[in-house]
Amino acid sequence: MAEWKDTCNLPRTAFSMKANLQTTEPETIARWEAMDLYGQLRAARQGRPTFLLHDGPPYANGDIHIGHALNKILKDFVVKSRSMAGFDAPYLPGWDCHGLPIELKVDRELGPKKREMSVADFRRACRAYATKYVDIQRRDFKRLAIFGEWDEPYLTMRYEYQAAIVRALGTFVARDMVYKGKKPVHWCIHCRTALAEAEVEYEPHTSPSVYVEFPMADESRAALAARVPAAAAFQDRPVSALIWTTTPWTIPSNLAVAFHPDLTYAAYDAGGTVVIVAEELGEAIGARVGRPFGAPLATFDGRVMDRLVFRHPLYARDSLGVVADYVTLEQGTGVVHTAPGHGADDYLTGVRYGLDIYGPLDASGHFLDTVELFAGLRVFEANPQVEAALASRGRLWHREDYDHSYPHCWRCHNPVIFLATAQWFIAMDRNDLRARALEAIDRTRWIPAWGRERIHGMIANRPDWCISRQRSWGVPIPAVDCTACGTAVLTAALTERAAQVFTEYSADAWYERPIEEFLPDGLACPSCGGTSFEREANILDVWFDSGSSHEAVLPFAKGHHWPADMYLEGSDQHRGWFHSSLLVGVGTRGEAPFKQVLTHGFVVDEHGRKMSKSLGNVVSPQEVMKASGAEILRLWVSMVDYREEVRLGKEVLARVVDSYRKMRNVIRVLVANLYDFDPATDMVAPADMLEVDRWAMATFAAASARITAAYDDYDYPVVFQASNQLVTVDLSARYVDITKDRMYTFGRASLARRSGQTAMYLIADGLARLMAPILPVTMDDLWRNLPGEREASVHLAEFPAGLARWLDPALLERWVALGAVRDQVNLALEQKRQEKVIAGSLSARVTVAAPGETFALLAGAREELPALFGVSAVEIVDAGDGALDVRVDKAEGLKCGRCWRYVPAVSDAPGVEGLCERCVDALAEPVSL
RNA sequence: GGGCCUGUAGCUCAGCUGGUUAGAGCACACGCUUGAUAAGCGUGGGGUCACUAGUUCGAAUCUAGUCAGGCCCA
Repeated sequence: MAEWKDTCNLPRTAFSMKANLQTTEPETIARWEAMDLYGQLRAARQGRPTFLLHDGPPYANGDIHIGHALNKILKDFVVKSRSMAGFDAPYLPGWDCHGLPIELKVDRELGPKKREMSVADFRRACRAYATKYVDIQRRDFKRLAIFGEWDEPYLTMRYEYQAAIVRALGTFVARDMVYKGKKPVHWCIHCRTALAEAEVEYEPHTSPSVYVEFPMADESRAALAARVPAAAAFQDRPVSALIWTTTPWTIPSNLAVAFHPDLTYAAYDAGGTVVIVAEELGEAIGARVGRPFGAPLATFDGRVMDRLVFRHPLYARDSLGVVADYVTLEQGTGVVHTAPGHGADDYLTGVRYGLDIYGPLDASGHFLDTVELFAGLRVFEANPQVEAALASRGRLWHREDYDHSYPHCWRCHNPVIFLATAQWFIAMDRNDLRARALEAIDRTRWIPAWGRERIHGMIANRPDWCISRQRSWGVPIPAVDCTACGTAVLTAALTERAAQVFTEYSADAWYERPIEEFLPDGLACPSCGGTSFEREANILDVWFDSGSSHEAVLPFAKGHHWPADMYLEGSDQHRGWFHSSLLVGVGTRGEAPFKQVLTHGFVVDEHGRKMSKSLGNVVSPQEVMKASGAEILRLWVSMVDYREEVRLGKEVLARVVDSYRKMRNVIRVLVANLYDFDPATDMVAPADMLEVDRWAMATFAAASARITAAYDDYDYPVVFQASNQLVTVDLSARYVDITKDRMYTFGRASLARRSGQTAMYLIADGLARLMAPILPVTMDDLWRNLPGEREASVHLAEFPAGLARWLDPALLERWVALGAVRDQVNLALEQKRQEKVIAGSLSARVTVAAPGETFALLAGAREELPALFGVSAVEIVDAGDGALDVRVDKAEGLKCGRCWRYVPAVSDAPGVEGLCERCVDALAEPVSL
């Protein structure tokens, strides 16, 4: 028996069943590098229409995490699929290199040494640190089989890039969109720097909660009585407003108390003093402070308090009654302590009432010497002292601990404060920046579409952009201060000079080259005419750095152009990079630097919760690559709906691995059946092919069209589902199963076998192309194992062409009907198997009684029915109007020793004893190899 | 607290503009195969479409609310 096996055309291939991705991936990637595949691809696509995905630069700090992997893999899908579709799609990766996190890391690494270093030396240490992480991250990105210009990425710390940043700033300056102002900003007293919104994180915090009495000035009591007749009754008694705050240290900076104009307030008798709070809260507050308020003596709208005067509870100065509509009843007393130098709302109120933006603190949060009682104390440590001072004056009515969410510094995780400081701003409403940005948003394609709403709301409501930071590692704002009068000067001539110096020496020059090199000829102070200046020490917000990438990269990089066709980042970048890039683009060129913006969600764990170290549910890309391979990660990215959060966990990965194996095995069978097939000579013309093979081609052509359309829509889950369906159902369970007998036992060079090989060849070749963007290593491996002349790598090839001629809806429809009969047969076979009448399908013969139309269909495919059902014999009966009925019997006759079918008779001729007629013929066929 | 978004079988996804017993693949169970074999084939079980209340002759599909989750703000 065993010898008959040797006469069969059993599949053979070097394309292994086991992928061993952990070793084959690095090998393949090394081979690509050796052959300069990326360079070859650029050359091959020269002159084609371009598709430019502009990379958003990851921050050059730390190892890559799963979010980076998701992002870069999606970008790679876009780049590779556009390239496969025939576009010239270069990819220039970049890194964001400046900024606080690196500065803090380097600071920590240097320790006390830092004190002896110059700023320029410190910056060089930061540069070295960033360089190190660029290398580390680049290594991992390359390991993910991502194509790109890895040897010359763009870095925001490159000299030319730094120059481009100040030039972009110069454009804003030239258009008078930059101003210096005083504003409270989030300030970290530990890092001694202003923080962008993005640099602030909200964390639980326990603050003191205090109720503080602000006595009303004597003359205002009469004024109140004049406005509210009922108040006349107590105008000779002490009257106070009771405020509530969780930051007692801001009391020394209090300049006002705010009331909501439309809320009802009430005056209560609180043991001698008349106290004013929101009426709705009166009873609860009375209980809380331990002084039952009783019935209101008078009630009135908050607006009557406008411009009445209170006295500061600690100092001999006034605190103005003001109205503001952000006052709520959710917490406190309905009367809001207002310190314009220490709060965003407070600031706006202060501006409206012409109050001083008062924040008497130094950079590390110590009260200045001018502050009575608390000079030199640090804000949070001052809290108890403030409470004590209030208590000793009888102004502290109640205090307790209060747990709430409070802003913390994203790096050092210390609580931050609001502090009024001098900062540089880009004005949102000068030169129509905001309006033009909103228009540019409408001209951009947002994927998914809701991205438009999201960024629109942000741009419409955002305050002026604070672009200055008081740190060292970044691009200096080349502003100078007049030494005579202190006026800050920033002109386009200054930025241009800086750009020239930065190009030659890097931006470190600001800290070590003579100031004269930066001063344009004839610079004079616009305020006093002075000609002596000193440098400011502000650097630019890093969002301005990365937001300028289109200015620094697109006009200069090979094959690039402005604007880019696509930006692709996580949905957090609506407030980050998309946002800053849009503002810079509109500022410099009046247009968005992108035509399309695609966003993806975040990676969460299998339960849908965010990944965090504390929850212990973090999955690292390095782990997955080590355990399974980058192809697994890539396949995972393709199957999930990236538009929302994507889940990743053990089971998800296990399922991905299963899918990968299945796909690999099916592909392997196809190649393995082609070991003796040369497309140049053995290809069968469509008209000569068996119907099953044409059906396979029609099915594949339809799938291919669906898949390429999905790539065009960046709809990778459809690519996955369609290819998975094709592979598991159409190919594995149907086509390969049905053709198995033919491929193995028919004459090697028979038309029937060559017909099947033709279909398998075209499908394998097409599948390699179609799946190459998702599984670049596996498909390249497949490619190299396919017969025929072909490009050195599948990645130099394009999506399959010419499949349209195989499309055949009528054929597909016929086979849907045949498939339905096949399902019925399978059902009947299974029943007989359970009854132990038959074992394998070949031990069965089937009689199908089919109604007229179906009978005709079956009769037309009579010859193929045994293969289609996988049984030894099929008899069909016209059932007329009757229903479809399938009868299964044990096959009669003898089992052919070669093809295992049961046949009426086997040969007894010498050399072919025990074989069926078909096998005898197959063996007689001359074989030439 | 606000803005944007999400919630269909254990997992990943389909279910178009509301209309037959909600589908696919994988996983699971059982059987077959041992010439895709650390493979392959078949059959089967499994979903109150997050919940509640509406609109409608009819809702997974529309509206409102609740709950859970994500991103961004406060």
